[in-house]
This record gives sequence, C-alpha cells and structure tokens, in this order.
Amino acid sequence: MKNHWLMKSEPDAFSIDDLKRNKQEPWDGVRNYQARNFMRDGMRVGDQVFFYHSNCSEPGIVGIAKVATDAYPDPSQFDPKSKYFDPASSRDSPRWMLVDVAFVRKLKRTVTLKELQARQDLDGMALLRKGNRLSVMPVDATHWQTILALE
DNA sequence: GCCAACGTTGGC
DNA sequence: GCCAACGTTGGC
Repeated sequence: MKNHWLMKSEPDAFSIDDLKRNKQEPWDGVRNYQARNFMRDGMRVGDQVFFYHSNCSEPGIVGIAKVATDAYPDPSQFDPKSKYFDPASSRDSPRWMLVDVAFVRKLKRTVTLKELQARQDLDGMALLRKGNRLSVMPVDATHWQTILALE
C-alpha cells in the first residue's frame, strides 16, 4: 500500500523548479525527529509527495514528487562546514536520515494554503493544524484525491 | 519584520 | 523530571 506525503521547502532555498532541473535531490537538512521518522520508517520508494512552498508570498502545493530511495544517513550531519552539521551525531550511529526525492510534475497552478484552509473536507489535515511546523508529514489518501481535484 | 507556536537544551 | 530560556518555523 502506497502512502502519500507532503514536504515543505522554502522556494528561496529550494523550489519545485530546482527539483525539476535537478530531477532528483537528497532531502537534506531535516532536523526534527518526527519528520525524520516519517522519512525513515514510513516512506517507501514510489510513494507520492506533494511539494509545498512555505515562507513565501503564496504558500501552497506547487507540484508532485516521488520517493526515489530508501532512507539513508543525511551526509550533511557529518560535514563541519555544513549549516546542518551535527557534532552529536556519528557515522556509527547517525542521528539524521533522509530520502531522495524525484520530480514528477508541477501542478497546473498553485493550490494555495488559503484555499486548503477554506475546505471542510480537508479538516484534520496535518498541514492545516494550528501551529504545525512539521516539514515532512503524511497525507490521507482521501485528502490527496481531494487536493488533486482542485488543480 | 513581527510574533505565535512549538521543539530543544540545560540548570537544578 | 521540571521548566525557563532560547532558537526555529512559517503565516501574515
């Protein structure tokens, strides 16, 4: 059974167009345990992912990606020059895991946070919960279909 | 740029 | 184990 996900990125740092150009990208820099656990324990190769632009003028879902690899240790945690360097992590027992994400397609238009919030049939969606700051989260299959139909 | 919400850290 | 301080996220 395939699962569905949503992953946030700030377009200034890494946008859907960057993913389109690069084709595939390691989703590095996640430093939240819950988000890590979703990548490490929940994701399977081939799972579909909504690509979400956060912290920008029009936050919303802009494209579809897919999980391209199993989880493996995030290399940036071992790199002292990286802003994601974690001195408390070691190669013997890495703290942070990631998956590679591959471009599938852009949506025809941005499905904005605003319109998602306005829909009763998306009530309970993790993205819409007050104070939600998770950058990687599951999406119910029914919610996935509802959102695709908005495109 | 502001600030609410939340996760993490560290003193005790 | 509590909780204040601090840092980060992300909408606005």
